[in-house]
Amino acid sequence: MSTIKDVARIAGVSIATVSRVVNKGPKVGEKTRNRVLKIMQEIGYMPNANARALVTQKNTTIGVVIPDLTDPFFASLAHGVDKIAREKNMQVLLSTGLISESSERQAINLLLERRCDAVVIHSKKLSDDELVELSKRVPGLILIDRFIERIKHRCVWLDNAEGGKLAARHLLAMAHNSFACITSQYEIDDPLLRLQGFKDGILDAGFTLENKLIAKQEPTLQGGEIAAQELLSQNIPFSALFVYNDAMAIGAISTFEDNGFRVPQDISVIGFDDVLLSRYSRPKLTTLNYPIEDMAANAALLALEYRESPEQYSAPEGLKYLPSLVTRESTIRNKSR
Amino acid sequence: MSTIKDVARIAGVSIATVSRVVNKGPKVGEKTRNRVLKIMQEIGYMPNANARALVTQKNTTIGVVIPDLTDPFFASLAHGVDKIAREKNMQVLLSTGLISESSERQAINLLLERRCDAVVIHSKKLSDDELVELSKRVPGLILIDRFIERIKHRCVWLDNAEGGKLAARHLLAMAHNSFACITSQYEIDDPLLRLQGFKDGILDAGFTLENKLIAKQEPTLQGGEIAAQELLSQNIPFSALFVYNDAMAIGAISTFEDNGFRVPQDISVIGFDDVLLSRYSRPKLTTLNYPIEDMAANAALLALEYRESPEQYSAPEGLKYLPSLVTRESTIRNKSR
DNA sequence: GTGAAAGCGCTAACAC
DNA sequence: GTGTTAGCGCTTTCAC
Repeated sequence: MSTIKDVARIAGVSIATVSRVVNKGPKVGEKTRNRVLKIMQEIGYMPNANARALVTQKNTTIGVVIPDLTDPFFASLAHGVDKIAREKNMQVLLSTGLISESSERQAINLLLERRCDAVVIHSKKLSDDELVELSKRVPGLILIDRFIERIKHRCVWLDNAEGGKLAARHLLAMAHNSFACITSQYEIDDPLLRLQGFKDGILDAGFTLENKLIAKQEPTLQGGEIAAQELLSQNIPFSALFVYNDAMAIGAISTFEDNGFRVPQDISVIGFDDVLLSRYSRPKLTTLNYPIEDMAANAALLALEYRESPEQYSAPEGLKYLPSLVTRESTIRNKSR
Repeated sequence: MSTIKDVARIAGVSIATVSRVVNKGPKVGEKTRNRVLKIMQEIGYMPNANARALVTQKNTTIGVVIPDLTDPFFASLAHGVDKIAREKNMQVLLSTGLISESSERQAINLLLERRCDAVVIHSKKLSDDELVELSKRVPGLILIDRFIERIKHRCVWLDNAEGGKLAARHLLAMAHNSFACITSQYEIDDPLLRLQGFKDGILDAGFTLENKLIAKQEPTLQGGEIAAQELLSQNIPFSALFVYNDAMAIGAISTFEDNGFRVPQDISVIGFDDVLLSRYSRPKLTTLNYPIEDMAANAALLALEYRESPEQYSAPEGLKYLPSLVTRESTIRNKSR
């Protein structure tokens, strides 16, 4: 691939001039400019972004760390960042660290080695301390879906407990009085807080959640199917089910129906996330909207700002989002007595 | 951020030695190595990937051009590439060009400026000529979901017409005899070939497709809803519907049910792509499996191979994939006489 | 308006 | 084993 030197040689000018043309810099004679432009065109010259990044110390790249792209939730996250990247004429560098401490660390390191201008990180496994340390070294680093008090200005997160509460109140308002829950088996904040919020919510009305009616599995469609089976096998009736996320909820509904239980007539089900799927599953899923795309876009914006002025925090309290209830067809007023 | 020089200075060695340590090169004394390692650790040194890419002429990056990440189909594509990237200790650089000629071109150019080792491109708008030209300049370039005879060794694609035929045969085998079709409004190969294949398929049994019963819309859930309304408003009965993709199919089913038509009892519907959604929608969607993740992974592999040995085509005929029928619940034997 | 030259952080000969 | 040095392709003073 040709370089700036080739262009300069053929055009009979110095590389400085070519550089000025490429960067639309000032003070280049009309004639020279056109000649250089023409030659660049002819030999198919493309400036080497790596070389440029090396000298300018910025490479128009936003890094994203997510576990995986198959999960629509994370695809939305990446898309939110990409949206901003496009606006700013930047690009997204993906670093997928499946969920393990070392792979998350490595995914982040790869982005840092690339000297990404900004980094949006979805990390569940790394310790608070490590993340705090990291944030000191990297100004344009934002944590998404995670809250760490010490560096809250670097955090963009959702109030999960509030989501659990909203779910509880919705079910309560529908006169439900016996509850079950399907949650993620991972002992991280999100499921823990959602569950806690839900428990708190029903407790306000004097209800509790039996431990036997809490099923934990992988937070996937398949996990939801298995969890629903576990619940059914307990042979304890319940009229309403709070599920960790939409994927699990849809998996669970699938299992219920295969076993002769109708949703919502026999069991009301409420999910979490409001992914596209939830709008087109049958029955349409009642769920809590998780504005992840928006959050990711704002995280990217924030990262970019911090990278520009590392001392000046435009969001000193961080960005906290609230989930909101989306009532569709999978929940219904409790008829049983 | 600290550089190799800092490490060298503090450790009291030359930068060459540090470089050797970083690259696990040979001939470094045990003691020196440990000292250097320790210092790198202490000052949090991370090698600058841009500088390295500049001198080695490779940057462990696979570029991907897709329209968008919100579409699960493209997310799967990106994931397929990412899978290979992870295997090879590389990373994915995303370049989203919404569907327009100039944005596609720009998305590709950005990747080339970065000197990606390999590039997997999903391009629908660029001309054959431009792509052929491009492929000459870039050895590690593979086109996915597109077939260009002149550079077929660079193509990884699906036999769309065959998919249409398979759909037709399935419906015919179910005794259907009146057909409608919902397709994408874009005049590109995929919808055209699928439709042609379908028409050919039913023609073999002596049936034809009425023009009035071909609805064209955006290839999205919303597009499917609208298209279904258009079909319904024609007031021409049909027992089976072939839809361009699963998203549209699910949108269409949604509209049908909202209008009192049951699927599959009143109308059998077959989709295309076999995205995750299709497995969990109600009714579960009969569709044609499009092994996009696999295809993308192999496209990435092929791109990497070609980049290594530009003259030697391990797939001189390109990689052609066949869709396969996945029978689920949205199609049923035709009962109406 | 244009060119010469220094240097971004690194690798890879080539010396010693 | 370790150091010196010449670039990789580019931007950016500083001269002229």
